Amino acid sequence: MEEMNKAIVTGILRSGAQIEERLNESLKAAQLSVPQFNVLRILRGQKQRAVSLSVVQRHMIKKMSNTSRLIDKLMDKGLVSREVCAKNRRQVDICITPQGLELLQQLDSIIASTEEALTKNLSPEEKKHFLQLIRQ
Amino acid sequence: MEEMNKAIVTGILRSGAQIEERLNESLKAAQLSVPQFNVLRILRGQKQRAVSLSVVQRHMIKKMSNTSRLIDKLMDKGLVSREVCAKNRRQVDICITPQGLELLQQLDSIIASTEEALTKNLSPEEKKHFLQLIRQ
DNA sequence: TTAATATTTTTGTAGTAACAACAGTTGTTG
DNA sequence: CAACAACTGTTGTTACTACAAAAATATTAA
Repeated sequence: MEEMNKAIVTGILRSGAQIEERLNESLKAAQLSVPQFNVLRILRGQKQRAVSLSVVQRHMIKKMSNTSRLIDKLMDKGLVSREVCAKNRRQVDICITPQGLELLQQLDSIIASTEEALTKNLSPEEKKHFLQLIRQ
Repeated sequence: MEEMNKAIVTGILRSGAQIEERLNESLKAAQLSVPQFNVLRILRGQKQRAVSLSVVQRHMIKKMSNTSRLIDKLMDKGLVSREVCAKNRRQVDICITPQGLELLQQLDSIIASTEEALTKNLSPEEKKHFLQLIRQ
């Protein structure tokens, strides 16, 4: 059983590394890193609503200690905007810009086909089952 | 179906990040990073035989561009040894030291229980099935 | 043998992450 | 209200990673 646990853990790590590698390739042309892309998708998921840095962090795949500087990079590229929240001046409201939305839209089909390629060895039934298992 | 592919991919990434986080905690006391620990286990798997850097790289979870410097760190700690291969002087033979083996042995039970904790939500049957799916 | 090519590893550089300390703002309690 | 604590985000520092170029050795071909 110990061997099985180890195999599961390393299996997930291996798959994760492979996925990151492939996503990186797919994002290279857009000059985006995987975490940056992830943040953009989080912001799009908020439907243009501005959200604070801590909300972004809560949704991120890895909890980064310095999301500030990641947002800096996205700002430099004009993909997000940032301003101090009026109601609570400790917070910073972050919002995806039209350019950011447009870039994401361009990437959507590329990423979708990458995701399809990464899961192509599973049948629809297996995918369903896999999802149930990994969500536990 | 696209949504399902995306859910699978992000599910694996999320699980992977969580696993790395937990392993990191478990390794912190030993002052080892996850990649370093991984390399030590690869070397142990070779039964004390010396192997070249490229062999190590082939077994690593993430293909690192600079495994050299990772080995440097393990050398500094006395956990591995390194010497130029006599038969092919381009190669470098790397071998785990007794100290390295001892450290791994100390970590074995800690890591095993971490791996168990990480997979505790799955029944033995589910684990078996999960393994079949993730290996595809 | 010499030159060209391939293999294996190392190193330079720039970007990124982790950790801790810090600063600004808000909330709470006596 | 004043002092203290808590929250939110930024910044300094150090270490690590990725990428590309270089160095050293081996192999191949003319």
